[in-house]
Amino acid sequence: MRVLEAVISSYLEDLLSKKGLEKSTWASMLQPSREASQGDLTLPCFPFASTLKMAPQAIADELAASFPDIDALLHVTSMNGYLNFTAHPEWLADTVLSGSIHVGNALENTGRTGEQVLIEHTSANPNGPFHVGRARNAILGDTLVRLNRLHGNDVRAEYYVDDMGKQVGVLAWALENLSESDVNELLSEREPPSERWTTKADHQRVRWYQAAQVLRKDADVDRKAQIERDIGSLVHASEHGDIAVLESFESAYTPVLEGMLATLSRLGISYDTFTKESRFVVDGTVAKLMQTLDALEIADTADNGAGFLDLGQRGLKGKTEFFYRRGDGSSLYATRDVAYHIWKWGESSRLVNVLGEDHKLQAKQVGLTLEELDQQRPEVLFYSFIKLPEGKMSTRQGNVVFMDDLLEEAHAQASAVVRELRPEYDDETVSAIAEAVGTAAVRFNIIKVSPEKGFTFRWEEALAFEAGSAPFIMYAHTRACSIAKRASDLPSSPVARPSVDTMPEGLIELLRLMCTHNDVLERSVREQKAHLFALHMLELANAYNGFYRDCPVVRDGEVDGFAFSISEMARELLRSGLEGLGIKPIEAM
RNA sequence: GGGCGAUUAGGGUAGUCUGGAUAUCCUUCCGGCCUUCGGAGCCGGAGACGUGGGUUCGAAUCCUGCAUCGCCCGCCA
Repeated sequence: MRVLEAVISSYLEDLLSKKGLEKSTWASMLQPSREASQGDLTLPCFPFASTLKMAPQAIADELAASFPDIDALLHVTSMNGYLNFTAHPEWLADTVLSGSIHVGNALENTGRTGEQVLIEHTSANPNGPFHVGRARNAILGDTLVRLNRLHGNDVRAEYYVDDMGKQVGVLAWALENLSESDVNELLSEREPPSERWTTKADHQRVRWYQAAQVLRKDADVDRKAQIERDIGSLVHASEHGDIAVLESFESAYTPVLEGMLATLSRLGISYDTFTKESRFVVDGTVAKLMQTLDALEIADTADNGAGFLDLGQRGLKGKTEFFYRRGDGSSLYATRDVAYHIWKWGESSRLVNVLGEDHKLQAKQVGLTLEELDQQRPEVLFYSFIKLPEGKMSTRQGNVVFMDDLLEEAHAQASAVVRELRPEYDDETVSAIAEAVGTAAVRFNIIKVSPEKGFTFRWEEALAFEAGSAPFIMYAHTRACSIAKRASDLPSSPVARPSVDTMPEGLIELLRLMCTHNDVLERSVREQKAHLFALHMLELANAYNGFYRDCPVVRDGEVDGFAFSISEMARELLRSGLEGLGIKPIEAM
């Protein structure tokens, strides 16, 4: 609770400096209490014992007894060697009412902090629809974008389009050389695609890609060799910046990318800028970069002329050779990534990338190379893959859950719940609510766990609408909205902050949580841990429910001015916080 | 084989970077609460730090052995 810390730290500094303890020695030890029942802030006194030659408990006792009586504190106590500070509920209420809690805006850059950040996320190869595993990247990245905006940073969300190289080359080759009946024949042993997505290009065109992969693996030797030559020459041309080939690639992947973006748009995910990988080949920066790399001390050349850096000299363990140029002189994906990052540093003072754990080595290589070029390395948020109960999610084995299917199912199940709970709603209303609830549940299920944790996708968890889920938070928000609507037509008493002895527990708990709201957001942004904020939002919703129970806003046709002010503040925090998580804060559900 | 990460109640998860009290929250199970603003709710109870060492006044947290799981180790992207 920073607001409280700001008030008490000067008093604490006075007291401790008299004992010869400098602030630098204890400042980081003053922390939010682990035992909420003991207080809001805690200073463990154990480390002082040896310098003061006193027992920790005695030190805590003495500090507690001599701490001045100030408005912000209800009491200062000592327990088991800890000095505990409990915020005064009246002070908490005054803090909230005075507007000290920053609500924020997750939807646009406000420039509040003056800091800028470029977040690159998703950047999936445009060769087929999103499955749930790939979508984790987009959901984590978009949430990070939103939370940075909510905090007040100027954010740019960037999609790096992989518009060259083998994957897109295979897609382009297949679209050019395979007929629809070829594709159907090649994929005849697979499950047919869902009828639902016959007009969605990502679901359609991926079949050409898959069919080509089947051919590349199972065709007869001569045919395979011919295909590899054809695709190889396309890829080679693209890597040398052949405009005609790049344009054919673009017309192959663009409808696929549009289909993928349509899926993400349903989840509220969008981008500010798209940068194509080919750009750095076409404008010559990759060629220049390779020359620069050639001149580095740690650069070396293989027998066939390929260029690599020996990153072992810079502390990389395991495989230390990092190839940046093929024997034929063309660049590699990672080379272009280095060029891309140098460009990005010209665009923003802070860079964040969201990457799957399979990119760890690659990111390390790119980072070390950037440092070798006197550039900074970007911050990287890695996430583990999502598994299915049957095992790894794999397009080849056919065990994938497409995001489009998950969202349809979420919508259907949410509709069923809404219909049962609110039989009076018409179809259109039900559908709108179900869409908001369903997509929110899917997003939240992914956001609420720590990114490095590999987790197993389970339908019943992704579609949970109860406590611990997004709809739980949404529901608290609709309650607050409902109260606001009702209160707007009624006479109100003036805002009179009650004294502590008439404050119910549910009110105090809500005030406490509101006073930590900005702290959690700040930490969540700084450490790139969206799940911390997500879990805080659950607590805030829970606290609002407690307030709702203990503290009626409307009683006997009259609005309690104070309770309504608190309710409104909570409503604002719930609304902006939901937007920060990418959840639509609907007003009724 | 090497590198990196993970392991917390029946299931899932926070806390680990920066050591500190009675280990968070959800689910599950058990018991309560609808004549007060929307019960997708609220209150109470049961149940966990993989394992062996080490460091420390103090270890879920730091070091280390082992076990299990995941990812990577291509002149692919």
